[in-house]
Amino acid sequence: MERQTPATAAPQRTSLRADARRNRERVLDAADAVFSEFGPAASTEEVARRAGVSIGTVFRHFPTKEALIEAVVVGRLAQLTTEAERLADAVDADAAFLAFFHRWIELSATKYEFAGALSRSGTDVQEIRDTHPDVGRKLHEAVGVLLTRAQHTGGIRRDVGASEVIALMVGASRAHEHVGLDADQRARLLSVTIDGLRGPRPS
Amino acid sequence: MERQTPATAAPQRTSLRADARRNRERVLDAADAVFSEFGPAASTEEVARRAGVSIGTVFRHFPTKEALIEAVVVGRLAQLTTEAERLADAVDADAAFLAFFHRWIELSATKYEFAGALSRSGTDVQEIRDTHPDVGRKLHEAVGVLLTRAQHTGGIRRDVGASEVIALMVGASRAHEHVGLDADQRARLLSVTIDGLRGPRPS
DNA sequence: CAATAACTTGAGTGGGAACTCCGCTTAATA
DNA sequence: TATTAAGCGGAGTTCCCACTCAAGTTATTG
Repeated sequence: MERQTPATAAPQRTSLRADARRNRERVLDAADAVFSEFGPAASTEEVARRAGVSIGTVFRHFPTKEALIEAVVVGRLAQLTTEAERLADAVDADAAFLAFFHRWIELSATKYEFAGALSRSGTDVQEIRDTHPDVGRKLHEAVGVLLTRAQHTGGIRRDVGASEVIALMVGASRAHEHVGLDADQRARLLSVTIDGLRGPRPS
Repeated sequence: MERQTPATAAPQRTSLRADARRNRERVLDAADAVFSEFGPAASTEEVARRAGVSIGTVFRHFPTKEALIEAVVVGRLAQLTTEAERLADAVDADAAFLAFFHRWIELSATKYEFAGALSRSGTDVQEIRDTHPDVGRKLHEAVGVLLTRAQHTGGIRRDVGASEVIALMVGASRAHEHVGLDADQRARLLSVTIDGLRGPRPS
């Protein structure tokens, strides 16, 4: 349905010129780095500078700043989805689930907290749901697979679903980023959440 | 050392005129509401409008927007501290700890997520530590008391400190605010974290 | 190599928001 | 009530930043 509009549109330009593709990638990388460092309030100029292109080029590839932020977020979600899918058929389901949890924290920490911050200040997470319905759904599904398998082996409590697990991961990364914690404390935070996911201790 | 600078400064104006005090309060309330609703990117004009004063008045009381945000944050932290102190000598230490946890989520949810968002976009949490060292310390202490008592009665695991608990609460509120969760799911999130705080289930 | 469409550049535009300033108003005090 | 300094209003100033556009450059294709 979105594939093409044959009657009106030109023969579906899907391939960019070589330099354009390269630049697009550079901009995306730079945006990721800049927004991670300074938050989504960082200026588009700064992104352009870091990418080594002019501001005009940034806007050629991403028509608005919002679109740029969105692209970065979508990229991250896709990356997490890939990780989850890669772990889907691991032998040890419990270990796979844990590994994914850790990976999430890693990818989020210091690099991606701005995904939360972008609810305000411009883009809204909701919009991504609208414009890229697949991305969220696929992540949800991939996490669902990991979760179900881990629940099946008895490692993880059965009363939580993928939505809750994702929310917990978001929360755990937020906690993890909390200022003034040392490595030991961070490790303890993680184990609290994970112990919780294993279920309550019998009284 | 920060108390005053007697030689140079005027005789320490601590009492405002009645109307001024009233306006200051109104601005603070309005700022709390506005920033909670739209995030810290909301304009100072909007705060003034909501408070029913002119923009000049806002800046008279808070010399920069940053100072205004900071004041709101400090107010919230103080409120949480008060709650914690109020619960400090409850009969049931375990229940008191839980109550505080819930209260934190309540106060944070939908009203205070911007406290996280303000790491970027202007103010930094770290600055509050510098300008209001007491606020953070007192909260930390008050939580410490609740925690220690709850650990003593055996309700809460002993390997976590106040810092970790605060980080977990921050994370839990973040998770709680995650879009698209219903009441049941939110409740389950909470119980995961709390079960985790009670300790791992014996294998 | 020529032709051309795609791409890049960067100075410029417009708008929005933080902050200022000064004339007017009002609470406090005697 | 008169005096006065504290406080208030709000138009104006300044700066920043998202976004545009026309002129120049470059990949592509035959």
